[in-house]
Amino acid sequence: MDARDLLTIGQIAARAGVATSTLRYYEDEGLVLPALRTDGNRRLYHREALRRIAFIRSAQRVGLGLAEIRAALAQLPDGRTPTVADWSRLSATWRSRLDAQIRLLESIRDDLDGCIGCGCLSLDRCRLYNPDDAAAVRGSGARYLEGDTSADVLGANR
Amino acid sequence: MDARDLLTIGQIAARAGVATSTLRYYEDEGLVLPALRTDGNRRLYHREALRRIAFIRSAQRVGLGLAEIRAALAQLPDGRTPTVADWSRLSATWRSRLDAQIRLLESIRDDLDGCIGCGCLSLDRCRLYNPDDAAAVRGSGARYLEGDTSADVLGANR
DNA sequence: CAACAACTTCAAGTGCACTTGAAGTCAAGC
DNA sequence: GCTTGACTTCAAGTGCACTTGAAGTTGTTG
Repeated sequence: MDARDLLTIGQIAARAGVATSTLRYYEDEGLVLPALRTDGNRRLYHREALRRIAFIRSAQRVGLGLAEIRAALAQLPDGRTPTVADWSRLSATWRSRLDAQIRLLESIRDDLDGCIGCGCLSLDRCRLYNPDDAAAVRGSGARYLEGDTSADVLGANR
Repeated sequence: MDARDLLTIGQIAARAGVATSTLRYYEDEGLVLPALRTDGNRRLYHREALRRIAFIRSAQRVGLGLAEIRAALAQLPDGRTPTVADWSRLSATWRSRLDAQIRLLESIRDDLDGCIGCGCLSLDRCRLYNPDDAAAVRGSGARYLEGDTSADVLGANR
């Protein structure tokens, strides 16, 4: 474990392109822990941390929340440095998420041509408006997920 | 303007599948205004409001924030009921947004095969990690299009 | 007319992912 | 030794999109 393999929080932040405050936050959240502290209590990270951060940022771009990401990272082996195979297995899991999301957007786009493109925005027919395949969760979770499915609110008499 | 064309906040909420509190919030935000108030100060909406709400929810699914949506809605003619053409023109503006988002996700997927798929997560090369091609998906608010809610997307229960 | 649901306003709270600020400590260069 | 900058902790603040709660009013129904 060469000291040259250890990076300060500022170095990690610069290399990973995140703020130092973000790294402290990630530590609080148990997402990225520093390898050790100096005598003077400064954080020192393994290069490995960069990979974790990369994973987190990428997963966020795919639409995952930190809780889900933490759950994913928890599957990494502890005790040993994750191998390429470990990371591959992990990222493969959100490949399907990504595919699903692309499919969703494409279906929205298709609906846009067929539905909104015509200006109808029909409440009872428009899949764009009535996504049966997804709950559009924005911000905090769990709000729409329960109860609000509001099934057949759309009167037959339109 | 038949009174039967006017709906209470509860009726609008039920038909549109949103909470009444959301409608009051949208009013505060200037997104959906009731047509008038009753003697007893209750809100009464035109059916037209349903279309506005449909537009808002759809635009949210495409990743727009309420500020952008408000700006879009501001382009609608005031004084007259928007026509099909008005709505079409409006929704066409986020068709390009949608296309861009799809392209972004596809490029992430391609990188996933070529980069994360190999476990590298290279910080300096990986486009997945260094998205130079799109405005960052920022903030807690408008996370893009969370595709579904199945908790095991990341294999958490595996 | 009493009960009750549906509505009203206004203020405050929620959840996420951070950021900012205050007050202090540590390390390097001059 | 002094300054400067990078770091430390902890608390509080931010932005978005709502939701919740309290306290009161309105409208309908038995």
